[in-house]
Amino acid sequence: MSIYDHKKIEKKWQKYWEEHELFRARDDSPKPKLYTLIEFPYPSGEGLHVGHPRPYTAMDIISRKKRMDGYNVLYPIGWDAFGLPTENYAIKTGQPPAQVTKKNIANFTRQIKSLGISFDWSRAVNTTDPAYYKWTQWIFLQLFKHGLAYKSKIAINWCINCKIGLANEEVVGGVCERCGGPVEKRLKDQWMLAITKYADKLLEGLQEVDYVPQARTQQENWIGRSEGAEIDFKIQGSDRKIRVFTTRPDTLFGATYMVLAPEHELVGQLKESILNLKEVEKYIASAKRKSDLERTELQKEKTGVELCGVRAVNPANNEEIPVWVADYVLGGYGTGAIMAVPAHDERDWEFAKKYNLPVRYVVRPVSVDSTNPPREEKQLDHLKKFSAFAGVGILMNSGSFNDLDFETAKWKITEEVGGHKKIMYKLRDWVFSRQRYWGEPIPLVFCEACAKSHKGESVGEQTNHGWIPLPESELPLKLPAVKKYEPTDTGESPLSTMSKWVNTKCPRCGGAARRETDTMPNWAGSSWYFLRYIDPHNEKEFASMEALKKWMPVDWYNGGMEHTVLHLLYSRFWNQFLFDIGAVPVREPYKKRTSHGMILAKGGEKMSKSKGNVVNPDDIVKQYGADTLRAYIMFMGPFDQAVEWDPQSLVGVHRFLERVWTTSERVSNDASCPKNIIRQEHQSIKKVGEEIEAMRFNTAVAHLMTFSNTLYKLEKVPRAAYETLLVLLSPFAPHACEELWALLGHTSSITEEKWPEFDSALLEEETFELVIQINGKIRDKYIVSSGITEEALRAEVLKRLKVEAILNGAEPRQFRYIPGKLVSIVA
RNA sequence: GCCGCGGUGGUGGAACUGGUAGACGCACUGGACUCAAAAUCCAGCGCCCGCAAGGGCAUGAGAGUUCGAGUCUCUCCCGCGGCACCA
Repeated sequence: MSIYDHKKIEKKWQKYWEEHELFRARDDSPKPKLYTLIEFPYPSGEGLHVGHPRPYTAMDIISRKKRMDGYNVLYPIGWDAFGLPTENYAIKTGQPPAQVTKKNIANFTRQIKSLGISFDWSRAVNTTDPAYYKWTQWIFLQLFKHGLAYKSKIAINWCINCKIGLANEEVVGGVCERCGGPVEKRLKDQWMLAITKYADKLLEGLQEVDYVPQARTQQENWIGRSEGAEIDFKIQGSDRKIRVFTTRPDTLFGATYMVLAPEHELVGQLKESILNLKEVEKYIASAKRKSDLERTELQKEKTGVELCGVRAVNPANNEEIPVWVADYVLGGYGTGAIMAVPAHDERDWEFAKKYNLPVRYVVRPVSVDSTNPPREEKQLDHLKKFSAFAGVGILMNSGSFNDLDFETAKWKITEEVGGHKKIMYKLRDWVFSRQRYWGEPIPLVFCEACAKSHKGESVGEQTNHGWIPLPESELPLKLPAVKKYEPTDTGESPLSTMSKWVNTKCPRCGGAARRETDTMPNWAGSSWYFLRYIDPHNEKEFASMEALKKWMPVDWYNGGMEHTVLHLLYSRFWNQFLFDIGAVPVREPYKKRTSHGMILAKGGEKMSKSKGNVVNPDDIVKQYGADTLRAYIMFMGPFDQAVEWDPQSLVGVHRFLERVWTTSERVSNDASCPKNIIRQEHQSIKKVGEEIEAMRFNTAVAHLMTFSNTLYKLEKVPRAAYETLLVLLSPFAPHACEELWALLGHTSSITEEKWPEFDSALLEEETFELVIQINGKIRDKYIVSSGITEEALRAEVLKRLKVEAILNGAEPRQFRYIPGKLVSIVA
């Protein structure tokens, strides 16, 4: 009699798997490939958190099952190790970030290995390893050479605490995503990546992949494509024009004023004609001072000021209309100017009401009946009192366009006034510079001499005069050791203080040059790590085309919803770019994307160090074992939903594994296997398999429990049925199943077993409980045989005492039989 | 405000295309074993009436479609996630 001692068996089998290289992905295998991926962790000093094992275990179960299905599975792991927490730790303690990172990776490795996840450790990558970031730099240089990286003085989001520029994506609700501190606008020279050039491709690509719907819509919203028209408005008494973008050119006749964003260049150009220039300048200055946070907080009431003396001409009806400056119009979107149609736009409506500007309705709702007066007129009259009519319909008050449908009118009016169709995106270019130490150095130098002779790289619209790329033979450009890791007070990276490193020779002309001292953002290394896993030790290329062709695309990528906008979009962009230059074989990197929910502390709060409610997986592994932890995390609740950690429920899963264990003592070779056991066995094969594939792990575990409970109650347990249970359970609780498998006399690993097949003929029940509903209420139930004909059944049912009592001799008005389920009678 | 998801026992959650609501756990109650406890095992467990047989009520609220609704339709309430002056 053996006891379930997880401490002994878990270490033993982890060692066995490693020694026998059972989870190595084989480049030369004839089996079909399957590439499963989880988001590689940031190895923080705090160590693993129970949230980490959720996606790892889920994809582990899928990977293990797929290996048993005959696939050659690549399930890799690595470290996304550049980043602020490590740098901040280095600032505090004076330890070099590289050293801290090494220690953290060792700890994470130990912790993850103790969970028995079937990663291929031989392919582990580390974004801070020069052998890795050499290729991150190489990809950046390709982007640079193709005109997709450019330096630009732009107003960036500046986090005052972190002393760092942030991408739009990193500013959440007006504050810094990392530290929650205030963000202000600052003009800075920044490297930018022209992701906007890929807006359409990134949108189109979503059509060919299988992403969880929220991920797809979030990406679509972020890219924010809208179709409309650009139309020019003349300025009275000047040859200048105001160009606007509108999605509703059909409402042009209703444009009763115009609004410029405070940043709009025209305000400066029209200085002479503005009668209230002082007032206007004061307004613009105050608008600029507002941070994003204030701008959103103050959205209750719109403000603005009229440019007195400036009038624009509505090209539809040649009417003179006033021009305003207001910060509800954004400088960064569209043309930075709008035609205001208060009758059909709620924002314009609000503004017009406040400043008493005229409102003219030019579209009416489509009629749904033919009352007199028509219903749509009543609707519109009603609406006029409270708000704009932002819906669509039929044109009115629009001259020769009256009674046209809005869609037709849009393009006819645009054409009539000399406008043109235009696609606009919300997506902005990606701010790629960080003024920080712990990131990849940007492999460019600035050469004064080359700048003067215009010998800089210049591709497409972007010119980067004087910026010279390092030759690829000089990569990696390593991070030099510095004494202090703090950003400087001027906001420059700590690298800028290292004159030895900064001052260098121009690779082009050999003259004096200075290195770029900004580093790359965190997102750089994670934008292509899935490619490096494929060929992680290649020194000549980031990955060979042969290996990429074998493994790409990633078949199944699971990650958190918090990464669906940033990481997913950036890495798709890099992969699409690499595809366009012929460096990777597929355009879309991820075929399928799923998402897991968070694990919350008891009480529904997020786990956090400051609240002291973090559960450390080490403790659970120690007390109950990795198998219990894995099965419990899967059993807690639906995989894609947030669930609360509940130590009480953990014991239920542990008991289940213990019962599976003790059942092994009663396994018998000669026990006959009753039909109902065989049926349940095959039902389990079917259900557990289907549920794993659909990520319904909680019900998969429930079915395993049901099957196990059945076997547990038998005095003699048929060997075949028990072995099936072990095989089905093994992806969830691999260590215990290996040990039990070996105890049954097997000499090879259970992970090498074939996933069993079910026989549909054996799934059928011979009898079922028929439910009899009379007038919609359940009145009787009894067991009938599955093969019964409707006629025979009807005769039987009508003779049932309870049925007779209600029918009272009368014929039923309706008799309906749902085979295998119920009979519904209407008396 | 807009978009998406959700609301089921004491509790976490099950329920395929409309067909026995509450699978599988946890907690709880009673019993067995024990000197005792823990562990384990057996039984019970939505609410109300009833000794029972049985009956009635129940999936956030209200209506509707249907022989039949947790599931479909409409209105409303609440919670979570995302976006938020994007013209």
